[in-house]
Amino acid sequence: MRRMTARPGNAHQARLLKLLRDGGPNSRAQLGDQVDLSRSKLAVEVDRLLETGLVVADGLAASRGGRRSHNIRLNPGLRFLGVDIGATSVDVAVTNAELETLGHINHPMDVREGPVAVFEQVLAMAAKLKASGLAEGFDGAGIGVPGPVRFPEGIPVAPPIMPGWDGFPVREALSQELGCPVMVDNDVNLMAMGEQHAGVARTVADFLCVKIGTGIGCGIVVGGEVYRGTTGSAGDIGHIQAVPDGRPCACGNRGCLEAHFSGAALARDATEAAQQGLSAELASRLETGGGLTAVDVAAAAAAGDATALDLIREGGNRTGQVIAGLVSFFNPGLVVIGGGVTGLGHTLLAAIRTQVYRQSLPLATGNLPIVLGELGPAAGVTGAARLISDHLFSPA
Amino acid sequence: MRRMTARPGNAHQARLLKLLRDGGPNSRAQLGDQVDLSRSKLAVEVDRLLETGLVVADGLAASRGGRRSHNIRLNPGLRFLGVDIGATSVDVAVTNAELETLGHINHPMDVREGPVAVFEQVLAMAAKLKASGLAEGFDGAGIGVPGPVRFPEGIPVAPPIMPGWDGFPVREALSQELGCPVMVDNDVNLMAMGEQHAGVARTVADFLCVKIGTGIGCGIVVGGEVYRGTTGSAGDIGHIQAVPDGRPCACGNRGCLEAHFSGAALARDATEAAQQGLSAELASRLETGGGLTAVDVAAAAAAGDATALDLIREGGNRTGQVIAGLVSFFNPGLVVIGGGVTGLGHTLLAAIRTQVYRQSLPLATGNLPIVLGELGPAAGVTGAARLISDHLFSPA
DNA sequence: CTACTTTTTCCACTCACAGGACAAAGACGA
DNA sequence: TCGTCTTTGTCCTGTGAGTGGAAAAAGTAG
Repeated sequence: MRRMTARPGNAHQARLLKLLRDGGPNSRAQLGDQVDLSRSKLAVEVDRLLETGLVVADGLAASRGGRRSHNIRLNPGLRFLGVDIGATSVDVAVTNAELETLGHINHPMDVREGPVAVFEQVLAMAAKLKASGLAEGFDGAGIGVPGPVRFPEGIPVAPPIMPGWDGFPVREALSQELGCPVMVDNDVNLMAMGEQHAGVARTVADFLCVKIGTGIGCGIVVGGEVYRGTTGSAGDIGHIQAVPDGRPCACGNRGCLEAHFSGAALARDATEAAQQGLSAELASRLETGGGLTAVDVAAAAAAGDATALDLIREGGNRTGQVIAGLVSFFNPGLVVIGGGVTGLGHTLLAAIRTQVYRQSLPLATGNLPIVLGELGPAAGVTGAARLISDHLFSPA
Repeated sequence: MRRMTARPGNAHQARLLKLLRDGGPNSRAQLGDQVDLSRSKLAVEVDRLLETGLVVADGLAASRGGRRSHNIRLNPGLRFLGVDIGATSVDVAVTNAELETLGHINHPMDVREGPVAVFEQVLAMAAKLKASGLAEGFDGAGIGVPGPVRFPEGIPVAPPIMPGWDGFPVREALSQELGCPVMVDNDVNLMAMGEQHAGVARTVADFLCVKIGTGIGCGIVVGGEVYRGTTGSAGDIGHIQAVPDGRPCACGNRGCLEAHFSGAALARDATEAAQQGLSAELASRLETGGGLTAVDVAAAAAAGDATALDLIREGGNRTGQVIAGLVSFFNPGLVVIGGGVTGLGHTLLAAIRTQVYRQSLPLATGNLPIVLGELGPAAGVTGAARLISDHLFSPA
């Protein structure tokens, strides 16, 4: 299939494309119910979209009591590539234009190997997905990186955990390689967009999405739109001070949240506890595996290990304290917790909830759900697909 | 003069009204340069505005080399009332449609006397301004109250420091009394709007406005618009924990920022220090005045009193710590410090700056001005006038 | 007084859009 | 099977918003 290059010609067309993306196939009449355009105008715009090839007619819709109508749907041949580069692994997925995941693969990889090596990996994974028959090419790609991004240009700026990426023209380079439009964003923002599109945040306009992985970040959604801040570093909550004069952090300060709780901190604490003989469970895992990760702690906790549970609770308290402050400040309608350590599950969630509900004022917490993300590792790639589709489905 | 009741009939007219409000009198040609409408269309819309009486023709503009044009300006007879209800005093001001303050009076009053008593006072002050010939009536009024507000209805919700106001229909009641449209908002949000309209934040889209008065609050501006949160309590940073297991706070928790630094806390600390004989300066002021306030501390600090300076520095550190967290999270383009304690001036500012620049990451602080508000007590009333003008200058 | 600018008005033309009329296609009861 | 009703899709015309050219009006500069 020839790749699509068309873009909606006006706001109406953009609106229709987004309705079809979010609501699936629809008849003209159903679309008409949603957009407040006259039937004639609607017909014109739909015809134009059909001409561009972005949408296709597709069989008959169910009858609503009278003449049956033909369905309109986004071209089922359209393909988006969603890429989520984490600190320690890469996720790549293919979606159709309705952002349904058709294929998803994960590969461990250290982001510090630098953009060239990571790109090679990403392209290999994309090729693999193509080879398995899921796509012949891509109409657009979204990519998330674990650090701040100058959003309009798609260039990482001063990313602490991926120094080799500073200033690397990610958008431009990937666009060259893939031959399609590309948008770049912070991985946390993409997770927020993913949960907004297909997860727990579907109906909420203002929410926070806290991602606890190797580091800690927070996606901020205001009025349905991701807020990125003046320099693209909004949501960088890993270096908020959680413990006065606490542990030294890589950033040079002491007591940063990330130094006390994160995938990396948790692994280190668990190893220490195991070596000090505080937990037989952790010690045996340390011996078997040669090292401990957040996954081991989760498993130990699930097995009832008191030390592991304490570590999680302690971390949840720290995180909850910081989130409580953010809740007071931002007064969100929902807080989503996600990222690698969601395996820690309800122990973590309970600790966070306790802190937030205790420390923030009732007006802010009264009707505030604090929940785990629904999409897991798919949130990032779904958000990435959503990012590029938002771009492509906007007037040029 | 008959009060204006007209509203702009479409978005173009609204746009023009706001240009005239923010930019003062303009010729048709100058307006045309700013709005991207054809000359004919512009002429039509201006004519309609002239018909409504919202704008008037007003003399000749300076020549730009050819035929001189007639100026168009907002009707100079329009009057807005700006009301800023603080914890311990009430400010009322009259502005014209360009939001220039024509008269401003202040009256000490405890907000806890309740809405009826306060309204009586506000109406008396408004009457006084009228009597002095500044206005014959009001075309709209904005009012700020020191607590969270359900914005669309203009009703305070669960305000901690003004319990008697909970659920009181401020907007409705004041609108009845004044016979004009009224909008109600949190006083901190109005301060932010004031500084945005006429103060230091004129050119910044995303900024924070921290008001330190009897309590502490923070106005949040995202993309030029005030962000109020899901329940209207966004920016309520007074009860963020600044000191683990710190002082007990009226909210039931310990270590809230407000318990450690605010007008009230500062007065209490100063009194304590004076009684313990730590500062002769403060002790003598305590004896003379019968009590100490933030103003006394400011004066003592200005006189070089070490204890007063320490108190201010200590408070600034606490506040700076909290602000540092907010800066990491929100990545604003500017932080404005305002409110009653701005009298503490540069000692306070320096302490805050030190903390923020030390604790937040360079990417967020790199180009981040932290400045005192420019408008002082006028910020609130200017913001209030701005609030109602934004409302009235939008299509009905 | 002339040449040139800028501002303003006037007017004809285009285009988006609404909404009515009508045809097409199916549902459903008799 | 037939006729009626409902829904859907197409065609067409009227309306109003808006553009841009032409010319008049009112200046400036020399």
